[in-house]
Amino acid sequence: MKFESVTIKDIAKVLHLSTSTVSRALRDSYEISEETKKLVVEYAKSVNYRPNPSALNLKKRRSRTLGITISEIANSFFSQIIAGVESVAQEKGYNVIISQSFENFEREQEAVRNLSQSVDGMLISLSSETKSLEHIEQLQDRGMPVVFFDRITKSLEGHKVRSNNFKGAFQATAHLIQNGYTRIAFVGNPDNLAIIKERKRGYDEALESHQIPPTEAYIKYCLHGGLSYDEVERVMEELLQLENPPQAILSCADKITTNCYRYLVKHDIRIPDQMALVGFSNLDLTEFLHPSLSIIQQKAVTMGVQAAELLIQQIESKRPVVDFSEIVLEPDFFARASSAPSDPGK
Amino acid sequence: MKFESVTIKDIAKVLHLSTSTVSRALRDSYEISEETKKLVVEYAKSVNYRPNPSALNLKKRRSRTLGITISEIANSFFSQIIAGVESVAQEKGYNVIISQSFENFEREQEAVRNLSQSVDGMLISLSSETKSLEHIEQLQDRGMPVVFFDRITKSLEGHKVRSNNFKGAFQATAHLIQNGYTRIAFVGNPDNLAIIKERKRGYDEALESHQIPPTEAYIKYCLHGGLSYDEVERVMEELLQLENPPQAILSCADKITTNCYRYLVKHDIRIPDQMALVGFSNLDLTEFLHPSLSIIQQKAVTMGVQAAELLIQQIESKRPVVDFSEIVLEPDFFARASSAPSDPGK
DNA sequence: CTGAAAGCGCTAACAG
DNA sequence: CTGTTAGCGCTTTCAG
Repeated sequence: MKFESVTIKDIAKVLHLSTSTVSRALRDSYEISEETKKLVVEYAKSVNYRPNPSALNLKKRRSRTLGITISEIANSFFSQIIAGVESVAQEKGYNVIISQSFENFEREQEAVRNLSQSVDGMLISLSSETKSLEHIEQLQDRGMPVVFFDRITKSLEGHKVRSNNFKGAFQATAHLIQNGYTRIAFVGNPDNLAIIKERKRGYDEALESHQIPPTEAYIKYCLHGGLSYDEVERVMEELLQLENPPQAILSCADKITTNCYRYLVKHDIRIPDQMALVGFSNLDLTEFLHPSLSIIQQKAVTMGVQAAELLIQQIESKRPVVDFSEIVLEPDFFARASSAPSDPGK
Repeated sequence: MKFESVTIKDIAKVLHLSTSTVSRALRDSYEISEETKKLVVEYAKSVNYRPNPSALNLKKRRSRTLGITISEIANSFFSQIIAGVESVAQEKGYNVIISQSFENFEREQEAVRNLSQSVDGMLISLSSETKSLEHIEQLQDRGMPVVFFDRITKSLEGHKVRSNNFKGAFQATAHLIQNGYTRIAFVGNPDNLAIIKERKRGYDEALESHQIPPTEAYIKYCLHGGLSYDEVERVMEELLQLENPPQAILSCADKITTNCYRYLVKHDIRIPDQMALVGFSNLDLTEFLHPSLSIIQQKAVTMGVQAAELLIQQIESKRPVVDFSEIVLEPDFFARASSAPSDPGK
């Protein structure tokens, strides 16, 4: 089954004109008489003519398509990002192709390589298993505009949009300490991600500024980004089996937060009395959970919007962009019941 | 800035071969000697050759791209659908372009027309304001494979994947009645959507089978699909201002359910004592809300998977498909606290 | 003001 | 087994 559609040639034939005249008339060229233009434009409208995008792409060497690679769509943070990206793309006449890495390096490489031929530019949030950036560097070397968002890297140039991760983690950790928790675990994605390093730094400094010595055993990294419940379950069990288990958890990824919460409820570990929880999350309705969940919320839609705007700007720029911006969005912290002990100071 | 990439011509030049030989070698044609093949394939790999998709599309008249039009991405149901679609698309080597209607008819028309030139087939869930199907019929007439999912229509042919909406609504309503509620409101998207008609029918029949007379004032349709909180707020206020307000609400859309819940909590209307709530929802963690939310949950990921599989099958079918399937997925009903009165039978 | 022709990257007859 | 050629739909010189 093939889709039949009207071409410029068809129009030319019917109107007894050449394809070039039709082409020019349609793009309102000054060299075409008003009459001819009108004739062509009206006929084109009547047959619902739409230019073939592939032909246009081939000719113009651009596709008016943006690529975006993320870990997975089924994640409130990323779907909000996408909503933001789509909104500016739609407005500026671009399409968006999504590619998921599922936190896997090979899949990310493959996705990036695949997209590279189909898009005018790319929005990238690195996977948590990414160990090298060659695949991206190659693209950039050949002139592909790349904007990094969320999980950015210091190693490559390009526009970057990220949250103030240090602050988010610092604030949340300090909040836990103020609420009387001293044994605080840090659970996050692997720290080859700069974003996690930053959050870890926020956590570390908050402890330090309150004279709480760090505990190595409280630091846990989920290799697969907490994508599966099992992974988080394992981490939780390791933490609980410590001689001196933590009293609170700072979770550093949307999926991990959700799965921690699920684990605690499932195992009848009372939140916050037996275990307090604060996490990065962009889920809706966390305020209505029981207990309500304290969260660090990122400005996901805004992040998508800004990243897409920078990307389109770079794509449409006449001269190579050399001056890159790094936009930092402030996360919002919501202190709720999951981190407020009924008996503070215990 | 344009993206430079290696073409078949470049390879041909370097290896002193013709472009056709290179082309054939790359697609492992039987007419090419093993040596030449090896030479070409290896060189191609070394320079990271990737065929230009636009050129391929133009030639083959297909894009290996699926289009999907939905109301909006920032909706748990639809993002799960997309996750399902993406998974089979990725597996079968297709890209996916998403288009959002935001429940607006004009935007849907525009989206469909836009996509029509860029995709090999389309997955469509109608917007709640869609009043005519010409734009889709036109596509189909010109041979574009279209698979309807979720919000399907009886008026057009094509594969269809949907939930058993009648049953979902019937079950939830019957559950409310069994829990002692008799004054039950129905809040949904406009009933030009067949899916809503079905849910309404489920609601009606559940009432009827328990000898509860219907009350016109309890039936509310959100014109914009409950996309904005304000819309739902208005509906809720209308319901509460009735002389004899309902005791329970059956909400028939993800967004409406969330916004109803939010409204009730915000206005300190105790759930379920002052107002019970059951709704269609695919949100995560509804079980942990306080009170936990009774939901009718659709098999969203499966729906995406099946719809995408049918679409690809139709796209790749040699002969026009005339025999269309309609897949019906059974929703899961979870009875929770939001519909279980402490004082049943009141 | 309009047309003829070339070319974007690729495939597929058709020739050898 | 390999090369020449035409053409997918469109834009764009270059000629008239």
